[in-house]
Amino acid sequence: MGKLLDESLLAGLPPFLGLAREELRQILDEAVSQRFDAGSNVFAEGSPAAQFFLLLDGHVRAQRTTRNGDQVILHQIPPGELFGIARAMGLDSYPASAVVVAESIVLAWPMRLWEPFMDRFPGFAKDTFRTVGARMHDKNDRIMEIATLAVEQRISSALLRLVNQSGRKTADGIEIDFPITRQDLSEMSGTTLHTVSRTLSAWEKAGIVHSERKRIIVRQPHQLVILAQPQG
DNA sequence: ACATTAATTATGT
DNA sequence: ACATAATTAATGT
Repeated sequence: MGKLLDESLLAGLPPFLGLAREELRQILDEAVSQRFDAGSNVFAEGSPAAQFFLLLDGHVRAQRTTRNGDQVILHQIPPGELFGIARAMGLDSYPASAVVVAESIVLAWPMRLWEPFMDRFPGFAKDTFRTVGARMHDKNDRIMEIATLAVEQRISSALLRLVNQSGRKTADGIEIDFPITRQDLSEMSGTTLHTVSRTLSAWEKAGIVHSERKRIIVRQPHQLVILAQPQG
């Protein structure tokens, strides 16, 4: 696809920090950039992991389908992150689908370059470990939450995670900067969209959040932190 | 304490 | 007008 990519695209991104201009050039020459519409898939669960990706702009999430057709959102992928890095976990097919939430621009590399990249670019390897480590830590937290916390606490925890990952400061609070539905939040916190709807309505009345269709603004993050505590 | 079902209303193309 | 999203109340486990 579109080939004329500038080195500055990568220069500021964690996986490529500290690389020389010439190295960035080499990396970019191997990449193809692609645009995805909201609602499309970058790749599907179970398909051969032929490429790995970097999200330049937009928003993608990793999700999996249970046998009864329910979706579970595993994690969110904000711009600047690597994804589809199945090889980093010793897999040769993708363990989850990458669903495009907001129109996105990605860079894609053939997976055969994975080992060479790890060998040749220490910063790339380091950031991969950091990314995998962060996701692992995140999953540990979530397992604890699902095992021990009540629904309101799980919903507030999920929302707080989004605030930290993808929060954008606005006049009246911190907005989640990609489209998010009640259904989405329920799939992240292991509950139903109805419970999420009721909970958000209560929080709205309390002035903690403000929400419209597919938008959530957190006005009092601190109150959410309190609600995420086991005591209440 | 929370899910499910169902009916109703709002919102975006 | 039509589909998707959100709310709300009632009922079920």
